[in-house]
Amino acid sequence: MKPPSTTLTAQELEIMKVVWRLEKATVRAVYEVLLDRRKIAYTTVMTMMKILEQKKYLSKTQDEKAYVYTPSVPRNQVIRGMVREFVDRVFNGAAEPLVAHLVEDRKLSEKDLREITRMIRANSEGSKK
Amino acid sequence: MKPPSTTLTAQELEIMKVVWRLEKATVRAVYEVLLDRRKIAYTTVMTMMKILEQKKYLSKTQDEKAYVYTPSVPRNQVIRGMVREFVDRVFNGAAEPLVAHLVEDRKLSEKDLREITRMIRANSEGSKK
DNA sequence: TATTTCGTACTAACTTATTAGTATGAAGCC
DNA sequence: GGCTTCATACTAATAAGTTAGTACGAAATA
Repeated sequence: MKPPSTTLTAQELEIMKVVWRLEKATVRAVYEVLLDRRKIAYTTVMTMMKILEQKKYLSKTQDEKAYVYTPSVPRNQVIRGMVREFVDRVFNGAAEPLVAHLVEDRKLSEKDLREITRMIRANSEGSKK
Repeated sequence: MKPPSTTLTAQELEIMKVVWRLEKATVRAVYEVLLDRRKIAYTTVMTMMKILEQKKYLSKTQDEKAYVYTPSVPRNQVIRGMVREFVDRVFNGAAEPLVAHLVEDRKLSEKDLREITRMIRANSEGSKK
């Protein structure tokens, strides 16, 4: 009854972040990074990475000893999907109210504004053919 | 093992949106709005609203016939919490990369930029005591 | 060589979320 | 008064997500 989420769950994202950063990683490598933050079992990480492989977010190749996992979807693309889903779900697709909240919450400063301005200019610049 | 989410789930949010809009609503009223969009049982809506009441997002008062539910947390506050959680989870708390994605995805235009500029100005204005 | 280490596959337990059926009682209608 | 409508409470079933244990084989090591 519950629809399968099209985007990454919190835990899946946590693992993907590690693999994106390392570019390629064994279960053990990811496990050790996560262990620094919280108590978690090796097999838990393994299960999660297997799921991520099934979901096509990771692909694995057999190395000497263990599988080496690499991201099969680039970070930007996945994050963009998550942002889209969030904007749709919470703000019915409108980005501006989201930014309004960021401003109110003082997560965006004048300095950020200058950066954003630059980005928008560059972006609309690049679009005129 | 799975931590209870501190923010609203997709379905809970959908219901809260309706109640915020109506300001106060019976199960039936919400049910009818939702039914316009998708197939759903009356009792499903009832269950969800009861859960939202337990989670303190709604409070109910007995009317003549049925319970009347009202939001116990203002819309802005709830949405702000969701934005915070999202920014923390996906961008480790940094808002600027989120905006960068919105720009790249062309969800923000020059027109939005002017609005945002105005907002930030007004916001930083209000903060200098 | 015996044992410890490491890796995988398989299985399992448990939680939350989601959806809805059934029982029951009150109110309104014919 | 009997039947339909509507509301609630209780219960349940299913799916997805999360976490981790066990079995077992291979490799390293003492």
